This record gives sequence, structure tokens and C-alpha cells, in this order.
Amino acid sequence: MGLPLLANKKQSADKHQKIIEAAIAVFAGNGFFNSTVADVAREADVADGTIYLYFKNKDDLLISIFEYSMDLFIQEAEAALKSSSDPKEKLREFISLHLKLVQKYPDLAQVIQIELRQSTKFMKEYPNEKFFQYLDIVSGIIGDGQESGVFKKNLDPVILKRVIFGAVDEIALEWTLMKRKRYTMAEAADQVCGMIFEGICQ
Amino acid sequence: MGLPLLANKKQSADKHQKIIEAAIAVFAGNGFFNSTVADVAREADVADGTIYLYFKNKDDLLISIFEYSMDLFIQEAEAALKSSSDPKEKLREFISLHLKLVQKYPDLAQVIQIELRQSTKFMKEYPNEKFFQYLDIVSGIIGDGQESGVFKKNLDPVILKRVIFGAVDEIALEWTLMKRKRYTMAEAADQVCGMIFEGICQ
Amino acid sequence: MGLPLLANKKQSADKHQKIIEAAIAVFAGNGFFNSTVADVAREADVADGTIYLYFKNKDDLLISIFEYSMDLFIQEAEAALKSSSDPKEKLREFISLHLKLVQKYPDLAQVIQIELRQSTKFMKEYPNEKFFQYLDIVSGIIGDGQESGVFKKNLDPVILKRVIFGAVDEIALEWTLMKRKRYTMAEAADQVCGMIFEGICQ
Amino acid sequence: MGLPLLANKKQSADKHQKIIEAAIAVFAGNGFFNSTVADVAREADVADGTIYLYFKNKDDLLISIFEYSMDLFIQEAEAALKSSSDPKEKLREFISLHLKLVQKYPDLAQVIQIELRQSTKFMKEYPNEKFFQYLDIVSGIIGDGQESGVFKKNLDPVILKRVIFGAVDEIALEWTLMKRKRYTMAEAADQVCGMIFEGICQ
DNA sequence: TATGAATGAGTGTTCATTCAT
DNA sequence: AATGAATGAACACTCATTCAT
Repeated sequence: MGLPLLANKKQSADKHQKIIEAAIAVFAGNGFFNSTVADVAREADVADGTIYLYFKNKDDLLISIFEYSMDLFIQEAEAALKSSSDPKEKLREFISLHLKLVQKYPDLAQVIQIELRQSTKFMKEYPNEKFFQYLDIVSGIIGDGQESGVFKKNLDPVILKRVIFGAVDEIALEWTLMKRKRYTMAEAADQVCGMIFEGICQ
Repeated sequence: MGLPLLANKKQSADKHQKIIEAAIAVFAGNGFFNSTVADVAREADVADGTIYLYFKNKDDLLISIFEYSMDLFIQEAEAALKSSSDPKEKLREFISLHLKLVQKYPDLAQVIQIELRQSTKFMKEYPNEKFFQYLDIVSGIIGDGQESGVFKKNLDPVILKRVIFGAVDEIALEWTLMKRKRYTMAEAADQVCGMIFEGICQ
Repeated sequence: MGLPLLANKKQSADKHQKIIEAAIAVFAGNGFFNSTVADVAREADVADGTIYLYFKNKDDLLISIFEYSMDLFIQEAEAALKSSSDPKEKLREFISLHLKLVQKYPDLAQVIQIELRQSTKFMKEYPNEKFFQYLDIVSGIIGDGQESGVFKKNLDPVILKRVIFGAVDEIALEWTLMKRKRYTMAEAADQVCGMIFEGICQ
Repeated sequence: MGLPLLANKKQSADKHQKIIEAAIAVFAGNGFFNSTVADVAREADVADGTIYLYFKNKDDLLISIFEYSMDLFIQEAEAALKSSSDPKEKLREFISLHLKLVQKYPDLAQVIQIELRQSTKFMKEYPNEKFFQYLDIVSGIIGDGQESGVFKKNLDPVILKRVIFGAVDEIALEWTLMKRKRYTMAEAADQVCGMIFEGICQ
């Protein structure tokens, strides 16, 4: 009696996951608004109605993708950042990781970067905690660096975290949309780190 | 005989402009997909059908906003950049200008930054020349700076222009979406320039 | 002062005629419902609004075509039927004429045969006098023929006129729609007359 | 487990049929172009969207009516024609049957005769096979009759089948549109057969 | 749980008609 | 008389969501 329940729970989790993954693929391919719930259902190989057993509505599906992916990103980031204690190395690691993740999960990245922003409703109303949590990894590193004297103290971490995220994310976005890749992610990471650390002036 | 024609032309241009402006306001407020053509018509104080006398369809309206705004941005940027010949000053001017423009035309900025990116179709299919033209102002400045020895030569202008644009645009985006402004655009411009020019390392 | 008026009247009549002819061409090509008033205006080389100076509405345009064409058909039929006094010859003449007219005015024929029938409203509500007048040419001939003993007296002219018209009109319709003509109208006229006069039995 | 599926299939077929019948009634009453899909839905007592579960679009509904009715006609005709082997009797049977069918399914007949012809697109583009199949029943009978010497050999079956169909169909059409019936279908059948077999000449 | 047929509100778009010029 | 810009009602079609099975 316990086992079947467990089995069901697992099956249930599997189906939830299956739908999430289907939604990521579908939304990345066609855009959130141009995709139908039926498209997602077909991709996930479930009935339309089944989606509503796992998600409140279509918007909830998008939000769930976001939370799922931010959890994934945060988890991977925290794991990766343990290896080093030097703020500079940590920041390099973070930038490199973000770009790697975009490369590893291109559909996911596209949904996050493009489709999510589309929903003004989402951007304005949804308490975007997970994203701030992700961003705060950056401001944490900056704060540590400023304390230990590695980074300049006159730079405002609130602004800086956005500047760094924006720079890295724009590169990631371009890379996602580019058909013929003109540079590797490793090259891009080097360039971005170079610029952020030392600036562009001679 | 010539005058009425002129008047008509002007009136016609006025109505075109009126619809564009209405669309910017509506799309910024609700998002492109959540706005109806009827909403735009109401805002522009014209009949629904009138929209279709000036624009092919709803998508065309979005694209027109984009072209209109990029023209505006490019024009303002070129005017502003004439004042100085120092690449560093020019870049500072450009960054400052972009942020000022976003502040001056917040609805327009929001449509460009958010609504436009939503349309995967748009991002993937529309030959995004005007945007590249805008971006190329940055790579032009970088190129000049590298030639004259002001900027480091080992940085790839193709990547760099994106990094700079991403950093600036993310700040602009956050500022647009922030309800209670926690910093001024001038402060932000200083911080961004500081980081870009000299880097974040001590 | 008299002349310009006359000239205007003539010009006015010309424009009326021009619109009728444009409407015939457009409706024949695309069907009444798939054609727009603007299409007709363009074809007639007048402004959209001008159509409404000469016709009450789009339906009126169709009815006017019908009346115009039936007048034309009746006029040509009456002229042609004067030449002979033999009912059999007259009927042969009528059949031949109808087919010739369809061949001569294919667009007109198509509008009458197809587009007119579409409008149930028209078929049911419009007092279809002109068409009955045309049909009555046939019953007149039959009546004469029965009186003079050329045609069988036990046939009901009311039914018969329809049978004959239906037979002829179906041939005309097929001929109008056929792309590669497989028989000439003269052949068809011969066959139809042969059948109607002598029947199909050996 | 099998039964519910069967029930569903049957129910599904029922709904398809229900919509077809509603469409026939609505199109016959108002004409295809003057009827809305919502009208059909209301008549069929289903939601607007349901129509699109069974038919591709409004045109498809019209075409489906056509195919449905031609199948019905062909089936009834083939059944009726088995009883006799005499070409003359067979032709009489066919004519009588066509008129009876029009009387039995007046709405259907009207849609076929009138509404279908309206759509130039349909008449020109739709590969009208079913209708030709129906017409070919007539040419088959004629061919047999000519072979067996019952019908004149100099008459072209291609033209003749149209002449006969046109004659019969015009009678049917008039009868459908006539409000006060001035003759019975049986009378009409007799008259038509008399004329077709023996001609109108004394 | 899972299904998928059914729903019906919602919307982009067309076009007959009007009317100020 | 003639224009054609403007109107706004109308409609085909879509799709998120529900619910009986």
C-alpha cells in the first residue's frame, strides 16, 4: 500500500517533469503566446486536461519553468562556487557557468531570456524572488571582493550586479539566437571577464 | 489645390503618428499579446478599421514602433556624438544618452526591450537592421578607440559591443520596471562607465 | 446651358454603364460575395463612394446587372424572333440565340446563371418579372405551336417552358464553366433542338 | 471497454450528422453567405467551436453537405435502377427519383442547386467527382439505350445527359422555390418524360 | 488519475457604407 | 458630381479551460 503510493508519487513527479520539459521545448520553439496548451500536451504525450492536474493554468506553466530553471541554475552555481574562495575566481566561475548553462540548456535559456520577459504581467506582478536569489549570488561575490579589497569599493553592488548580469546575459542571448556561431562560449567568457575585471581602457 | 493635398498628407501623417503613439502606450502598459487592436484604436481615438489603413496588421504595428524608435535613437545618438572626438568621451556620451532616452521615453523603451523580444518570430525572422545599426555605433567607437590606443586591442569589438549594450540595457530595463527608483540614471551612468572603463578590480 | 446638361446626362449614363460593366467583370471573375465594392470601383476606375451615387447598395448593383442583362436578352430575342413565324423555327431560333448570347457575353451569363442564384434573398424576394418575361417568350412560342397544331397539345406550357429553359441553360452553364470546350455552341443547339422536337426515342 | 468506444464513435457520428443537417437547414433558409457559423451551431445545438472539431472551416461544411447528398442520391438512384433493365424505364425511373428526392429533401436540394453554385471557387476548383458520378448514371442509361436501339444513335450522350439533367433540375428548382405548388411532382415527371422520350412535335 | 470532447468568450481583420471636402 | 478617408458592425476561427466518463 505504501509502495504503490510511492510509485504513484514518483510517476506523478515524472509526469510533472515531462510536462515541464515539453513546455520548455515548445515555448522555446514557438514562443509562449504562439504555443497552445495542446501543443505542450502533444509534446508531453499526455491529454490536454492532464496539464491542468499539474498546473493551474498556462501562465502557471511558464512560472513553473522559471522556478524550475532558477532552482537548477542556483543549485549548479552554488555547487560550482564552492571550489574557490577567491572572489575574482568566483566571479569568473559564475560568468563561465552562466554561459555554460545557456549552452547546455538552450531551450530553457531562451524561454527564460525571451519568453518570460514578454509577460509584462509576469515581470511586474510576479514576486520574482528566485531571480533575485540568482542575482544575489553576484552581489554576494562583489561584496566579499570589496571587503577583502579585491574589488573597488566605490562601485554600488546593486547596480553592479545588474551590469554584470546584463553583460553576460546579452552575450548568452545573442549566442542563443545566432545561427552560425562566430565565437565559442569559452572565448566569450574570457573576453567578458577581461573587460569586467580590468576595464576596456589601456 | 496643392495645399489641401498637403494638409491631407500632414493629417494622414498625424494619424499614423497618433496610432504609433497610442500603440506604444498600450503595448507598454499591457504587453503586445495582451493588448487588442481595439485597445490601440480606443487610445488613438480612431475606429478599429482605421488602424488597417495605416498598418498591414498587428505585427506590422509592432515592427513600425521598432523602426520608429530605432530611427529616433540613432538620430539622437549621432547628434550627441558629434560634440566629442575622444572615444572615451564618446562612449560615455552614448551610455549616458541611452539611459536618458529610456528615461525620456519609458513606454517606448519598454516596448523595445520587452515586447519586441517576445515575438520569437520577430527576433528570428525580421531582418533586424536598424538594431544592428544602433549597435554598430558602439563598435564604431570601440574601433576608433582601439586604433587610437585608448582601448585595449585584445578585446573583440563584436563581443564587446554586446557586453556594453547588455550592461547598459539591463540597467535601463531594471530602471523601467522598478517602481520606487533607488538610484538616478546619472548615478547609474557613472557606475557603468566606471566599470567599463577601468574594470572592477582594485 | 442645355448642352452641358445633356453632356452631363450622357456622362452620367456612361458612368452608370461603366460601373455595370465593371461589376459584371468582377462578379463573374470572383463571385458576388467574394467581390468587394472597392474591387468594382477600381475596375470601373471611379471612387468607392461614386458607386453609391448610382446604386443604392451592393445588392442593387447585382439586381441592376440582372435587369440590364434581361433587357438585353429580351430585346435581342424579340428582334431575332421577328424573322420567322413558324413556331418550330422560332423555338430553334430562341434556343440558338440563348446559347449565342451566353457565348457572346460569358461574364454576364455567369453572373446571371451562378451569382444571381446565390442570393436566396434575391430568388425569393425579388419580384423576378424580367426573368418571367424572358421565360414567357418560350411559353408564347409553345402556345402558338400548340394552337397551330405543330406541338403536342397535352404538354403543359408552364412546365414545358421550364424544361426547355433548364435544358438550354444547363448546357450554357456547363459551356461557361468548361475550360477546354468539347463542343461548339452550334452543335449543342442542334442536339438540343433535335431532342426537344423529336424526343430521344427511336 | 469496447462499448463506450463504440458509443463515442456513434455519438461522434451523430454530432457530425447533426451539424450537417443543421447546416442544410440554415444554408437553405438563408443562403450560404448570409448564414453564419454561429447560426449553424445554434441550429445544431452545439457550441460554435464544436463545428471546427468536425469540419475544417465553413467551406468544408458546404462541401461536406454536397458529398453527403450526392452519396445519398447516388445510392438511392442505384437501388432504384436495379428494378428494371429497360433503358426507357430506367430513365423514367431516374427522372422520377430525382424529382422525388428533391421533394423529400427540399432543403438539401436547395443547397445543392443554389448555394453550391454560388461559390465560384467551389465550381471552378473543387474536383466535382461525385456530381459527375451522378450525371454519369444518366449517360450510362443513354449509352445502353443507344446500344439496344431504344434511343436515337445520333444524339451525343455527353450533351444529352446535361440536357436531361438541366431539364429535370430546373423543374426541381422551380418547384423548390415555388410557394404555392401548381403541379405535383408526379405530373411534372410525366410531362418531362413525355417530352424527352417523344419530343414536343406532333 | 487521466482523458479529450465540448465549450464559448475573445479577437484580428474585412468591407459596405457614409460624409466632409 | 466625385472623392476616398473613416467608420464600426460583423464574423470566422482559435484555444484556454472544464467536466463527464
